Amino acid sequence: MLALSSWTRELPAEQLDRVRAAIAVREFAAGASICRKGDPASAWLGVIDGLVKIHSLSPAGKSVTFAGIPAGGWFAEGSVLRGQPFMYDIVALRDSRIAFMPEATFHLLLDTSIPFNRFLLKQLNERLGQFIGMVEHDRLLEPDARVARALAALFNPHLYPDADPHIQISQEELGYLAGASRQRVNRSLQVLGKAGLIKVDYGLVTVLDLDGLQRFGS
Amino acid sequence: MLALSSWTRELPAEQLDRVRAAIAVREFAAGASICRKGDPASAWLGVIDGLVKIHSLSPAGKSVTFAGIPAGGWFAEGSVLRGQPFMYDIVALRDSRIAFMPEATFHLLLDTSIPFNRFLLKQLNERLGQFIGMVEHDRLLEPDARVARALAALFNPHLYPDADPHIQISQEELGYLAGASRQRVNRSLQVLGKAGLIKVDYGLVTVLDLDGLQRFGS
DNA sequence: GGCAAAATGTCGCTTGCCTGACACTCGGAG
DNA sequence: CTCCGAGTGTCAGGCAAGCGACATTTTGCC
Repeated sequence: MLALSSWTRELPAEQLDRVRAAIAVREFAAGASICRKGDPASAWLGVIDGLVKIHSLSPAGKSVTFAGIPAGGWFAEGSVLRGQPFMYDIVALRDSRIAFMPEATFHLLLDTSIPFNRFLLKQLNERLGQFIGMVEHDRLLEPDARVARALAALFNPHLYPDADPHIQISQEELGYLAGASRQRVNRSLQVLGKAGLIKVDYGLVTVLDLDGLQRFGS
Repeated sequence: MLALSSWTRELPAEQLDRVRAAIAVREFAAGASICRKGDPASAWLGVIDGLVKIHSLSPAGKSVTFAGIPAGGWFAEGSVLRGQPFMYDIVALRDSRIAFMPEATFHLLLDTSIPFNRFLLKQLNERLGQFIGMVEHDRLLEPDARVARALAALFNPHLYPDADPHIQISQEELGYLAGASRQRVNRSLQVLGKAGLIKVDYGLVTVLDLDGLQRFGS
């Protein structure tokens, strides 16, 4: 099992075994819904394989995507921590394998493992930084730069330690992430491609210069 | 001293005394800068009195305000936690008294007090929720509704347990909070006022229906 | 190999916000 | 009491993003 995430590093082997036994793995086809807004938050979720989005649909039919979680990412700790139902929908963007750590196991780790607490604090803090950044970029930056940051956020090394520089995602989904229309994203990707920061193929973006993406548009 | 914030409730009296002794209080005039982007994060900050904003200025000269912190609010735990310099500017919007808890005391509490850890996790989680909400509202809602949420956020009972329904803030500052121009905010305030949710006076907004503000514009 | 569905590239048009401008009002300092 | 600066109300113009529309390309499946 690929759950070699950083929070497992410092767990004693015996405890790790028990945690490993408690985790369930389920597969989801592209487009399938993993959790819906309002479902009880009964597990902490990890992406073993694939790509998942956290999103919300407005009454008016508009879509926002708050985060795309690639392989190696864990999420939904916020809802599990406060013991409230999910506030957003989770959808598989591609065929994906998801690890479910039951609420009970999560709280056991929270109560007994200092390293796990540190990991959670760091993860929450990192995600908070990412969202503060999103607000800042939404308000201050041009669409081209917003698309660049949205792409870069998918490769945050703290939250998603996986190293694959490719991401299979449509321009429409990038639009939901960056807060721009599909057509506008299209133009932006061309700009970023010509700048040598990424390479654009059909349904696939390859990041060539992550640091340059982060800083694009100052 | 008014530091009767919820995290002091469960501290043993002896520890509370030591913490109280370590905290310094400084006064700032309206418009004064409390911390600047890049300053070392050497203290955790609490607003005893007044109103403070966390904001950022783009190279192009545009301003965003991420949060307005009224009396009773504590902030900057993110930067202290990760031991990095402040990422944003902190400015007093009115004459304000600020409590400075030194980094060392903060980390001591973090290492020894379980209630303090719980408080921090809850606070980080709450703030994360607030920022996710900001992204969602920025992307999905009309300016009128964004102004309503920005106002409501100033009265979040978890983050700011103070009960005063008045807030002395200019329409321009509300614009920085809501992500709209001063002129647009003006119109929105009239709409919200006519809807009976708030009362608008010179340099002062009074919240009449906090729940209605939260839900305005669905 | 061929077909259908999904994804991409590119048009205009329209809409609504931001900018800049100006008169007016309020409140505090001297 | 008076004056000055900050805050407020309101207008007209420009601009840039979103939307609908449509042709084209790619992929995967039969």
